[in-house]
Amino acid sequence: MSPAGSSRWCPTPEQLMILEEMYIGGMRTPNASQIQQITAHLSLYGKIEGKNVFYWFQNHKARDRQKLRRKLTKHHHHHHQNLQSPPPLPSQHSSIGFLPQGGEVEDASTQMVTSKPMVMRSYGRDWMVMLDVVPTPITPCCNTAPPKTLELFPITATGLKDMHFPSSMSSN
Amino acid sequence: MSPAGSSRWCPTPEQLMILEEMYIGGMRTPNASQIQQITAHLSLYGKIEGKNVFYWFQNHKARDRQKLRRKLTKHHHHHHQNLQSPPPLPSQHSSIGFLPQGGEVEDASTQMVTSKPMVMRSYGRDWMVMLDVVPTPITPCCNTAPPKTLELFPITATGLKDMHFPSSMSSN
DNA sequence: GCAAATTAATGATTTATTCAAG
DNA sequence: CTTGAATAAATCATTAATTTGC
Repeated sequence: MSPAGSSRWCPTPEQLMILEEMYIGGMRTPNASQIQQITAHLSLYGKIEGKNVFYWFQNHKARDRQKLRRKLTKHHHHHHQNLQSPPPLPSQHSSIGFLPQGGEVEDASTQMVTSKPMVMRSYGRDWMVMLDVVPTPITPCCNTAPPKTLELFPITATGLKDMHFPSSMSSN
Repeated sequence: MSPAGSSRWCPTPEQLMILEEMYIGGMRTPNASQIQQITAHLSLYGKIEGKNVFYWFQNHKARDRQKLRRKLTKHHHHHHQNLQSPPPLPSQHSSIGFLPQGGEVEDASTQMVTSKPMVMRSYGRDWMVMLDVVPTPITPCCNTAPPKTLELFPITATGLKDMHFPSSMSSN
């Protein structure tokens, strides 16, 4: 109604163009100083505030991801390299457990190929050969199971918290 | 390439989705038995091995940590200009190099010249509240982490206060 | 052709996670 | 275990497109 002030920012074509160029150029989450400058720049083309810039990047990034995700979700019947069948939830095998969780492996895939971690190499070859009686230390948090089709393994809530991992296990 | 055998695992969208959901759900470092089951499950959607699952979680976690750490480091020491551009950093920024030096955009620099740190508070209320100017931006001491000097924005560097975004943090 | 009504885009807020530090 | 900092996801709200009836 009041012609003087609109309730929300309405980007001009120039502003939009510049923002999109920046986004394409790689800008995703500008920090305060960056936002300041962008705002200063764009203000030459029309009224704008820092928050508008901030929101624009947030929304743009989020909606890009959203769009991509949707496509992937809908991609239910396309490439399958081997076979595709409804997930019948494999029963837990248990009794086998051990992984080289020592510290962090930053780019394991790369490193292992080149050469390096002793554990890695064994992993790439024969996997899970170690036996153990670890009672499945599952997800440390989040008792609420994801609503999606995630029923991989029975989360033995029993003693989940009390569980102390073997030294090799605890990465943190 | 030889269709018969790929040199490395190429996750299908379904596999990726499931993995991401698990990660979001709290799974960080699955142990051997968990990996076994995950692998069994995912193999319904395409060729996959246990090591792929292992590496995926390792990489994902590491990547997350790295990303976060960069921000935290910046925040702790003193805010560098942290440009968040994807690996393929655009060498040439075409027209939008920022810094309103592109001819008609020059006066914009006025704001940044002041080097005022800004604080954003209350999402829609007071945005970018400029605080006092800190003429001594660069940390005088203990700069353990060498700045990446990725400064796209020449300006700055001056201690720009980062924004706080209010997140409802009442009682967790 | 044009306006009211309906739908799609997108700006602005709120809420929930995440990792790290104390 | 709690708190801090910073998002990203989810959601609300308003503007623009478009559809539809006249």
